[in-house]
Amino acid sequence: MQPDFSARLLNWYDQYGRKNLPWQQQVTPYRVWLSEIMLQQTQVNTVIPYFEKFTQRLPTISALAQASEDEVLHLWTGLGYYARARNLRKSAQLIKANYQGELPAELTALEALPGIGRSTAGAIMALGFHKQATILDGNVKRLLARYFGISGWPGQTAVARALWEKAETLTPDQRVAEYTQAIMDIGATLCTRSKPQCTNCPFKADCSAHQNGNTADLPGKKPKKKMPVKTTYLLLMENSQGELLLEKRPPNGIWPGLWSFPESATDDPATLLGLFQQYGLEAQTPQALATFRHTFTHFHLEITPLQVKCQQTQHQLREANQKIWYDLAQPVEIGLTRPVTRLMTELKLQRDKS
DNA sequence: AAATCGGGGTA
DNA sequence: TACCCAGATTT
Repeated sequence: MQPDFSARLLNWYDQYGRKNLPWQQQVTPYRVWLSEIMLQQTQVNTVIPYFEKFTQRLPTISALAQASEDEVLHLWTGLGYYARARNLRKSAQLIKANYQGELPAELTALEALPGIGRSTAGAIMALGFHKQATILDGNVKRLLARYFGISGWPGQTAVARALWEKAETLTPDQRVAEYTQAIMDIGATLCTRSKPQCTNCPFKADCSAHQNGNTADLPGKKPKKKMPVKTTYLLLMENSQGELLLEKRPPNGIWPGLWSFPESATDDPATLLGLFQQYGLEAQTPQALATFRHTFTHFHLEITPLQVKCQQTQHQLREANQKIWYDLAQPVEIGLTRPVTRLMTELKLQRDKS
């Protein structure tokens, strides 16, 4: 089909590819796995500091398996899609139990682990074990859709099937690790979503989209649907020492396992009073702060923070009760959500001013 | 404000 | 298999 595709790609990679990313140093299957999970839905530059900190704290699969969920979520705080972190820890425990603590070098065994799908399994095989295996991440999908002129949204089964077919056909059995890194790299740096640098691309002579001038239309876009807007109130309850009440969220619903401010569907005074009584707290009148919007994949959440000063002075809350007083000056290591860290930053600024 | 990104769970 | 779900960043 395209016998020199891989040769040309590797030639490009030798000259222009990235070789200094943290997970390209001291390459191990564990580091490849961790980086691939972090890189799902997240850009390289965002991932780098998280990867450094995570591997420093949990350098082995065994350490990850033994870490508490709070510690793992703490290391993930700010990255988003927290199920990735919970799956990572769960998989580490399964690897310890079933594979003597080492990732299995088998595609099907990898895919059976939570959080590892077809593409991530391929990446671990190729990059971590140097075995012939194929990846198809967002960068590769974009490049192949353009190169072969495959139209339609890659989320559609038929389109995905066509892309996988091309991806597998192209994957060489020589230098497969470098090839895998290269095809992701060229997608991320040259064959970008907007304004691709076709002039510098080794495939410009036979790229369908470049020939037809339709790079902007490939790959096809996801059909968009209007997202509902929900509203909620977050209670910023401060005790007399300025500590904040946090609750660990239940294992279902939104933000499972993460710690957040107590939530109320309403700011009705009687309802709030009932809530304060449940917590055993004597509270002053809540002060509403500016409403802001947090966007999820399927809805917007309009959050109105309610600042509540409480009389409570003692550390009476029990961890077993899934509640803690959180000291901004000496934070404990738990997983927090974006709206919560954002509000904490605002509170700190507010305090520094007064 | 809109687009993006890989995988899990369920019917 | 089809469809729904989960966050933060970049454009």
